[in-house]
Amino acid sequence: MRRDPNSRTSGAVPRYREIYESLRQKIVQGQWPPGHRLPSEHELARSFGCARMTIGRALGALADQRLVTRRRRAGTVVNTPRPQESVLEIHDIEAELVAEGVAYAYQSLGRRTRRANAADVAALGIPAGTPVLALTGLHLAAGRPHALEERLINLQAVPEARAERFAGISPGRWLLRRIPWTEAEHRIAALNADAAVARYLAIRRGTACLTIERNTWRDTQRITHVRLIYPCDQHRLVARFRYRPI
Amino acid sequence: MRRDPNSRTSGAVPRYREIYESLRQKIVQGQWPPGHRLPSEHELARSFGCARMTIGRALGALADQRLVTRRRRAGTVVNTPRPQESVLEIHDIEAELVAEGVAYAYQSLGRRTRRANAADVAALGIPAGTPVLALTGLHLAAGRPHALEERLINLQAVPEARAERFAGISPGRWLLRRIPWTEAEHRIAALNADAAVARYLAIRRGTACLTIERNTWRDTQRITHVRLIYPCDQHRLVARFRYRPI
DNA sequence: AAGTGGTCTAGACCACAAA
DNA sequence: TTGTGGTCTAGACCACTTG
Repeated sequence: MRRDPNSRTSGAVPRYREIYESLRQKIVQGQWPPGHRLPSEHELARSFGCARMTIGRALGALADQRLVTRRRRAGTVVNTPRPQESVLEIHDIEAELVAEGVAYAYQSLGRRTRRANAADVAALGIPAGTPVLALTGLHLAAGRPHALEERLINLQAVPEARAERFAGISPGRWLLRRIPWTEAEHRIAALNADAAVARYLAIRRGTACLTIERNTWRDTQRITHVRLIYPCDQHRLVARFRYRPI
Repeated sequence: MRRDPNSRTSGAVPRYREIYESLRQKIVQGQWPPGHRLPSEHELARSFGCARMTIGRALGALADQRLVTRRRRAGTVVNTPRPQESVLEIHDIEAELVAEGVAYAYQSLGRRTRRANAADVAALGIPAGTPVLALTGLHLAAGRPHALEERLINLQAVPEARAERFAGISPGRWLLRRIPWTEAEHRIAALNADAAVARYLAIRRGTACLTIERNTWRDTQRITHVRLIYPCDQHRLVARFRYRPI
């Protein structure tokens, strides 16, 4: 079963990908409905004329994409349709605006160091009394308010933030450069602008705003909590489902 | 270099995972900073005392997670910190509520078949004149309005929807059971409830609402477009960054 | 030109779970 | 008990890309 080197032209797709696509077509086109059991790796290796490991790679890719479930002895079975899972990329605001060719600036509105109070404890999930830095600022796009930012930084995790004035650089970007975060959680909601938010964002009171809360960890240590408030007419998030690269 | 069967106890992590973890630690703890080039697969195979393919699997997992970039001849290089990418799971509303133990019902508010007009073309991205089914309905949680749904279904892609009355089943669930979609795109935004939305959802006019628009494809064919409108106090989305399973 | 990763083979042993 | 997938080996040839 030695492979014929001429069976693939230069740059052609690898064999395991061809097999993956072939099997995938059978599933998504309904030829193999949910619950159907695929032939075993050995059988597929025989029918495709390749080594078992090549089949294993193709089937592993199908399993990665949740198209099938694989269990020893039970075999490989077609899944019922997956839950809707999308990949949401939430970028640094500055990067986002610069990518659109819009002038960006960050304007600091407030900066306080304190020991964590009850609200800080709830937001950042750290013990009461931990030193935190509370920042408020405005992201400006083309000179106009784009988003309001309320941020807490855990000074125990990022002591060097105590001395930083964040002049000309947004806290988000400053942190991103220094702290390699390993985990993040986003909460997305809508709210009506109150008087203060409306004033900062130069919108009418009551205007619907999209809020994004982000918690960031480095391993198990909490780094920062931030809430970004966007006027409804200036922002939307796009999340696209995508297959994991195989 | 035959493998010692006693080197792994039953159920232990596989060798490639151990190696993956070992290399990952060096990266996330800063021992191998961004730009650092890892030893070649051959060298690593020698130092870990395993076959090159096992190393390749571990390095492949690091690349999947964007911790490293791999290129022929150039080698495997540590990446600079990744963009903020989160996985957002948007479930079927019914499944979501049932998981929380809340009684669920779907109430149809309108149902029309027509040939795609300009608005339909914009929403669904199909040629004008294509037959579409336009549905409006309310998702009820514990008997109270939970979300308002406006949906378009491409009847060319799902002809059997023409005869379906959607009594007792939401269109989303009905579709999910029949059509194995392959791609989806979500757009998330905020809006102020207008008079009609406020009436259906039993909220005050102007209340901020979270809207989720979803477009669904099967391969290149457009299946459906749906807009869900949630009152701000009843819904939020959570997206969590996570490493891809390896 | 040479070294790197990408892919593949033809075996092998084992863990696991279903029959 | 037995068939399945999970993992691994020790090679091999090749594509790519950089020096």
